[in-house]
Amino acid sequence: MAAERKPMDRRKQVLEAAARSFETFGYKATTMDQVAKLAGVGKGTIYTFFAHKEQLFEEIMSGMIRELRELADRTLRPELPFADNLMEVLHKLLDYREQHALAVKLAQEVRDIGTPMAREGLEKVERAVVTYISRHVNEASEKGEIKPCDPELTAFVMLKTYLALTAESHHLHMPLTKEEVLDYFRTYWMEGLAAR
Amino acid sequence: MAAERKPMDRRKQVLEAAARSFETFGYKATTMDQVAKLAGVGKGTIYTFFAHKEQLFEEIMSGMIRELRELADRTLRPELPFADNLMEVLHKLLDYREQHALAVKLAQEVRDIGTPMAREGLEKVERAVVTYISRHVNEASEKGEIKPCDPELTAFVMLKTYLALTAESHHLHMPLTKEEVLDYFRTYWMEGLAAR
DNA sequence: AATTGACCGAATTGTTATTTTGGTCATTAT
DNA sequence: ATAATGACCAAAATAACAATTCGGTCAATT
Repeated sequence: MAAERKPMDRRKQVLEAAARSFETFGYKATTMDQVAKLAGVGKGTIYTFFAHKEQLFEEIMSGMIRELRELADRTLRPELPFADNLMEVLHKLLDYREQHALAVKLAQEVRDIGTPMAREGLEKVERAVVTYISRHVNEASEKGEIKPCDPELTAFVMLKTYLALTAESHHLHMPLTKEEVLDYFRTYWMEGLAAR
Repeated sequence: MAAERKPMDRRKQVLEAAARSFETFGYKATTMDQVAKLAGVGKGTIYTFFAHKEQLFEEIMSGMIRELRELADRTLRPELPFADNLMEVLHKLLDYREQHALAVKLAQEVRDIGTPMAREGLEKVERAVVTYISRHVNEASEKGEIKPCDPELTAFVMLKTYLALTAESHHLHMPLTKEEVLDYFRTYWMEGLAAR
């Protein structure tokens, strides 16, 4: 009786255990037995909520996409200039380490063993982010705040810049601080390189 | 006697056959027997000129780096603005498809089977390009043509932009034309996104 | 009705046999 | 004599097969 567990939402238990496991071991090395154990739940129970491992993973990835979008939506001030909003969202994003841990682990897994599911998951996030940014680039472009440009392509290159400054900069430097990333992003994308 | 071969430079024959083979089959799937056959030369002959497969490959990669640098050096006009030189070199580079074929094949090989030698080769080219660009970014920065910035990091992000617009743009669009790549590169890096 | 874990077959991993390939060198051609 | 060659060898890659793991099910239990 002492170790009796409250009828806590089992679905949530599973989801959180799975998130921790994917983040720690990656997609492939996460086993359903492991998730069940971590969630303190029988393996069969997982399958009352999720049809299969892939669905469990997809649920977590859409959660990540949703949280990213909500963070951005919460931060955006439509009355402010595009540039200010961009920097502010970036700023918030750089504080938001949790999501990164899973994304980083999956990226590593794709590099090391090329797990297709991990690759697809990351591609989905990438597409969602590009779509989101491109909508706002498009609006800014229509308002005349920025030049006419292909919104999708511009969003795509922006994301690549972000990744180059965060995930990939260790090819050259030690990882940049948050302030440095913000500074360079502003220089490259808002002010331009040309001397004032 | 009819099929007698001129004392044509055997080293060159081997080098060219190897280049074709690496470009067509990648590093791993290129065999020394294959290269010998393509070069119309006994296998032993290859080893009079190159200590091993790796050296043969490295020779070809340094050739690629050297040709890229010579192309750029030939094009650069120190008296012209940084921006003009950048666009002009880019222009020439986009015409220079041959080098690309090998680089593209190697990139595919790294993605598909992760051949370490292919990865190292590409990284060497990347480092060489970043070093080259960063030297010129540094000069432009000292001349006050562009803002002060970390030259290496700036060169790195420029290269990533170039790759995003050429090699990776097919994630979104059909490959961009040479003119489109030039246009977007100018917009992003020289003029800036801000409405004029 | 909700939960469980022993159970199943497919897929993965470990192991051994077979083939391929980088590199050598005695022989041949010049 | 020197330059060139290709049969040859050990090591590495691959194929074939055995052993294990893991996603998913379901009869038994709570």
